[in-house]
Amino acid sequence: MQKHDSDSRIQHFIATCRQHQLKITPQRVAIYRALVDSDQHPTADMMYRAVREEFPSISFDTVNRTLLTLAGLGLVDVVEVFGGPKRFDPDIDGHHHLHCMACGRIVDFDHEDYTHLEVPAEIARKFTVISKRVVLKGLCKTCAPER
Amino acid sequence: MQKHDSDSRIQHFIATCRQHQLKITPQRVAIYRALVDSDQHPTADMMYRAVREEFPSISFDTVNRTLLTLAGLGLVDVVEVFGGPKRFDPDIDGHHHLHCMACGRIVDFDHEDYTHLEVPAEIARKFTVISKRVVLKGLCKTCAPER
DNA sequence: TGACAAATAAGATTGACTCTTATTTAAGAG
DNA sequence: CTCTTAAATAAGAGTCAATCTTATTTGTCA
Repeated sequence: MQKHDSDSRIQHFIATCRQHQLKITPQRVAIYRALVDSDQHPTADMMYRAVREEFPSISFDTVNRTLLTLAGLGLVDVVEVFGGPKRFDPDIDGHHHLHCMACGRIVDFDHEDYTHLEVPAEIARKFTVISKRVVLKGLCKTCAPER
Repeated sequence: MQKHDSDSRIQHFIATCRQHQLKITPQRVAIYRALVDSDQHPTADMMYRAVREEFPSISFDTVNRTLLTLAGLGLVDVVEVFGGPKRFDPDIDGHHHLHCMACGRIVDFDHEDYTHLEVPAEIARKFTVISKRVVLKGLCKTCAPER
């Protein structure tokens, strides 16, 4: 159900903001647009630097607060990390992550077997599952040879 | 291969330190012991408070540095979080995590289907996988009714 | 027992938020 | 179109987690 072209995502973002009585500010639009266009999984600070290019007077606080607001609406995802700053993901579809422990890069991947993971009945009884993800820790090709 | 009683874990910890020419200091032993005995997934600060009970002069830095050192040796695990301080896990066996988005609790669980996940060949070719984990986000029973 | 590299304690510093407050602005009402 | 008002923003202070620096102490091995 996720639209993948930038424009329809913006439309969906605007509609969702209206649904929740959130004002459509130029800052919010710029932040969401920058996230959708970004390389994967930026931090709030990376987003701040990017948005400041087109919006020099924006504050870090606005960028960070907006990202958290969008996460609350389910428009963006806060992804798992092993320490360090929060990282955001414009792709809320179910997909999986590879973490390189050396360079910190997070790579998305899909895999049939992982997509169809069932939540164990025992867990489902005690816990409302919002999302499932397989997380692989390791070393990417660039980092692996260096040891 | 993981020993599950506290004493044999300490023995293994001491042997591993020796193998890596790390000194067996009373601080290190106390920190490792406290982690093994702890409720699951404490932060460095929680560990600091716990160890200070028996070791009032210890510094936060020593606790934090030691936890990172032990993680480097593979004696403890740094677990995935969605922001906030690092959290450590004395259980390095493959197991899976449930994150409650409301209270922040991380619950361990095991599940046959998840234990036997294969790494896709395509990924294995490009990435050295060190660990695999299924991460479920959601709401625990205590937090779910409150909405 | 003595020497020395490693480890620790304490305090300063950095980084990543998070809060407070004054100002500005989006959006519905008239 | 203009007015009103609640919401959002910018700026800067404050907080918490993590890291670094430096002087002192301590395991370990000769």
